[in-house]
Amino acid sequence: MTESLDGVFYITTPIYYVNDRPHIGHGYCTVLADVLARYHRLFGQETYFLTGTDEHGQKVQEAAAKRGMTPQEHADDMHRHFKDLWPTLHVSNDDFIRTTEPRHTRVVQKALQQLWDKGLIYRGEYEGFYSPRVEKFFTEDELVDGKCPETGGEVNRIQEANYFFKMSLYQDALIKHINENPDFIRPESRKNEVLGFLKKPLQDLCISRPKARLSWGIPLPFDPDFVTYVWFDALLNYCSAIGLYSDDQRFEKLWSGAHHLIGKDILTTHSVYWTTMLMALEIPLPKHIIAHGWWLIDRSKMSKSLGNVVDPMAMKDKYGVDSLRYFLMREMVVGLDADFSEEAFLKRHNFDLANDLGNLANRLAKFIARSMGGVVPTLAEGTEFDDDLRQMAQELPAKVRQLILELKVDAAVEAIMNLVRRVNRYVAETEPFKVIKTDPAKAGTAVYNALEGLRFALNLLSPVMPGKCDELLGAIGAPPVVSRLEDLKWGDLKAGAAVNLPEAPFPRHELPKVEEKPKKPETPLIKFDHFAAVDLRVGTVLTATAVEKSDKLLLLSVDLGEPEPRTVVSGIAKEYSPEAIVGKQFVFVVNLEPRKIFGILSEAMVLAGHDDDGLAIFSPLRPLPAGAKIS
RNA sequence: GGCGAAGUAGCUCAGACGGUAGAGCAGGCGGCUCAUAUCCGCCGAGUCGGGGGUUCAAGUCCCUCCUUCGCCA
Repeated sequence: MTESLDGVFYITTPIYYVNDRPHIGHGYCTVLADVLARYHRLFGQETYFLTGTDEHGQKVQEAAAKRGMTPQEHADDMHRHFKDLWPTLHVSNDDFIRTTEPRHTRVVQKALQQLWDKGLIYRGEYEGFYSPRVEKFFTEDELVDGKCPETGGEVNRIQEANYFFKMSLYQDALIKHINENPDFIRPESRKNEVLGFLKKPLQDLCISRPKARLSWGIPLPFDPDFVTYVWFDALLNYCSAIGLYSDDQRFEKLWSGAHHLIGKDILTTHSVYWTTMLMALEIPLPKHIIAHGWWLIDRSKMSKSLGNVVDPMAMKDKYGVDSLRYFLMREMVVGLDADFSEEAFLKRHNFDLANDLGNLANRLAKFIARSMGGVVPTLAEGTEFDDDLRQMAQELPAKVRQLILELKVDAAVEAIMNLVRRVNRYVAETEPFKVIKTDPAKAGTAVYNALEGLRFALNLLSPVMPGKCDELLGAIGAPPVVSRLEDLKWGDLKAGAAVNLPEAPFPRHELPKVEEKPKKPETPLIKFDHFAAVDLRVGTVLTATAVEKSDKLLLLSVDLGEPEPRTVVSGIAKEYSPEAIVGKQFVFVVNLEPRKIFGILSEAMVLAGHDDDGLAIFSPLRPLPAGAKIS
């Protein structure tokens, strides 16, 4: 699973369809790519990060027509939704490619021509049922009640000539490549899916659409009556953007380190279509295809008409881009699904960022301002806790690097937060706020070391939260984020540098109060375990006598299946005579705290229902063994 | 239907070269007061989905069943 830092790190996101409105899926994938890119830069590796938009196809053509625009005008307008969003999420892409740009369309045509010339594309007849909604053909038996199996929408029977790419030729080569490069597709479960897919014979891929039906696409160079199928067009962006067929040297260098980050929904297009296209074009395959999971939004709460569906992207404006990036990276295991809720988000924000990281910076800054003249103190007399802290900090960069190379971003973030917690503990151990009264030099050393620990953590966390980490480094008088991790050296913090943190960096936020709906019973709902905490048992009344000086109480001796019967004092005398209940079975709460009633210790409570006429005891409909559990 | 994955503490999940079950959160107790009611320490009697098998020894290997999820252009 580990890869080396040799060569170039070239990372791509999918190019997003211009008709989509950016959502958490786009945001997560792009931020993840950004975080990986920033880490690799920090590791000293030459890095290139590409994203962009996919702008051809039927839906774009239709949407443009609805707005009374040309498809190009529509795309020019819509692609801004993505292009303008990324800077606000602190995404550091090196390039943004649009599939309508000449630098891309030229490459697509050239690639098509090459495959045509090599006889890897042929003209064929296609007959099938076309679903315009998903721009796909289905065979008759794939239809569900004569409708599109994916959307349930109408389908049209279409018979038309089209061009096909001989994808089937590459089936064995692809299987071989996947088996020989076990981490080509990550995570492994996705690799298995692709191998499973490849167990069936691979068919050829239809790569054209007749212009008569769809004109918004790249014309086939060898037949102007057709445009290119949108996927064949779009996938080539990964190569067109970095100089395929225009700058061989640049292309070869960057392409050698290609990593495609994708959602699990487009695994097949990437690991089968794209790879076989590359094989046919005699271009090496990318190093890795990494499929991430999906964010499930308030999975459980959605149905409960709690109303407002949370828009994760709105968290950026509400609580800050750094918190959002932190949450996305910390909460999701790359490859698996994760749950998004405002509550989960705020917990991370409060516990990790406000309580641990923000509070650490704040407590040090306030103390320095009050007791140390507002400047970084001098390192002097050591304490017994120093070496341990320094060692942990110095070992962390290598650990983080290892975890990032294994794509364990969540674990890397957690490892860094462990250092933050360690520094908090160091402050508790060294107690500079106490020591300063007797030994200012020693207190200064403790604060200096704590600041160094914090500085290490901020540098290592900077790819995740570039904005805040940079800001906080400035606030504690530290140099800016190092450009290479190997330049991060313990002791580089300069004594005397001004420390100035005007306000707490991550303000806490109240967790949203889950408004209880006015249910029919007024009492609040309880968890099952609350209920289960009440131990209810069937008990058989062995004896019953009136309690002296009381007109309500009976003294019972009850068999609860235990070695000894229990004594129970019960306020049921008005409704039941002793004779009426002896030998009967009732429901008892047996783990209630024993309580003295009229001087007698009652060891259980009998259950009864109440109304205006008094009470009625509950009894099983058929006899049960004494002590039988009730639930 | 075929193939695959997962089912571990109240919650979210680690752990799988077989050798006395772990973390975070929640909860309980204690400490500190520089700090954003923050920080630090201590506290887990969990049939590791059920059943069977291999083994001196099984969350960890094998079989089977149940449940959930994914993929099948």
